[in-house]
Amino acid sequence: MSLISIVMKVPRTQSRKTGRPLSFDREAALEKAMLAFWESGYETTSISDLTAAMGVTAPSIYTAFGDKKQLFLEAMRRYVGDAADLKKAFVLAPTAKEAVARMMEDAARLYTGDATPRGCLLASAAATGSKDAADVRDAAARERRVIRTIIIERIESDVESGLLPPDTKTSVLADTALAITHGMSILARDGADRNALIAIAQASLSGWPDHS
Amino acid sequence: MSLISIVMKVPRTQSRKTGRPLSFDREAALEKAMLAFWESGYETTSISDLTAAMGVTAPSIYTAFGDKKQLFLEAMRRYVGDAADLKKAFVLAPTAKEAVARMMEDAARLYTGDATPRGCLLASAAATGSKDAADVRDAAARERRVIRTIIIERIESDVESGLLPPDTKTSVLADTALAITHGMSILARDGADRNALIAIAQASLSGWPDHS
DNA sequence: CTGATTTCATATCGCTCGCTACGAAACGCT
DNA sequence: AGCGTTTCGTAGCGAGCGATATGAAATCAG
Repeated sequence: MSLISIVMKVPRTQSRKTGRPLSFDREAALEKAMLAFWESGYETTSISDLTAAMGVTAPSIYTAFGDKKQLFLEAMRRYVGDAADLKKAFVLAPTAKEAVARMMEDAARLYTGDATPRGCLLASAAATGSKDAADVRDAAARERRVIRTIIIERIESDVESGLLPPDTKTSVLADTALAITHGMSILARDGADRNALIAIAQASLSGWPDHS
Repeated sequence: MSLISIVMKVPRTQSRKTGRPLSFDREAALEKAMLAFWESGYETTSISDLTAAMGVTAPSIYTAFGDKKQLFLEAMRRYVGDAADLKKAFVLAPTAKEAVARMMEDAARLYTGDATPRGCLLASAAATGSKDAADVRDAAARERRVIRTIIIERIESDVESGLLPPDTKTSVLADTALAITHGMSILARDGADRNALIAIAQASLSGWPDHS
């Protein structure tokens, strides 16, 4: 047993050799937790809410995931997925504009899915909160920043390759795309339908220098 | 004494004739409460946080404002101001586009003020939460909808007067402006500076049909 | 089998939450 | 002054919070 697992309480990620096995599907329970946080936010989703949603008792949550904060962070990571995948999609797209368009349309669909809460977990679940949860908000902000960096880098790439004019304001373009995407989350929560969000996404792209 | 004030507990808005007077400035305390909610959100700002911020004991808050929910609603109304004022600004502006530009730039300044929390109270303080607070979220959504209606009506007015082409997608234009404005709130919380937000606002307007 | 290990379900823990009972104090009115 | 009314500060209510102590049960190693 490693030192860190003696000093700190670290939830077990990979199955160990001995001991009674988990009686529930850890991945399925995490999925349910993610949906609960997505619906109601980090601080405003109680352990009681989570036990009900996950179908797992409180002590089982704590043995499997550590504490509420670690559970949320893991749920958030599950929500955003692998950053490398997003990076890859942006690199493989023919142009930065098309990559952003695709991202926004995916967001529009995600925010209005029938089987999931409306809006964006990353934008709403830790948008605000008490001082005790400042580190969780920072973690969410960090994830948003990763996305921003991926967008900016693809735009810069297009500028360097001549697909976009040299005087392109890369950060303005990226931040506008981010603002639209985050704004769509609130509009989705307010009842905007999928087509309305897609129309917004397309309209917001008309300000891009076009090279088609 | 009216019937409603016997049945329900209604906070006194105007000073009554008899009894011990309030020992604190109600407006100043409301302002402090607004800032606290703006900073930390509705459910995630505790009564204890509010007493500290307002400099008023809990019983005094309850006698002056009713309960936490009514205090928040009053703080939110103070934040958004009179809808008639916004309506007036939109009507008096030379064009819908200029009205929206002005609104966005005001938002950019408001979201990055030194004396106030970052971002937008209306967009973040009740963006998510538990089921118990659903009515508060609905109230915030209602305020956002009022703003949306004002924007749409001014755009429609410009279409009717010929300032905008007859095939203008009024709701798309309005929703895009709203998405940008709400998105700026999150970007402001993530540290975007005022000039960045203004640049986003201006960039988002390039998609408008121009009539200058 | 025995022993070591880990999760199980039950029953809480200490704490903070939103909120209020209570009696004293501060006003206007007569 | 005396009365009615309202707010004051103190103290604490019941409820729910996040998290855990406890011992039984379930696995594996030998």
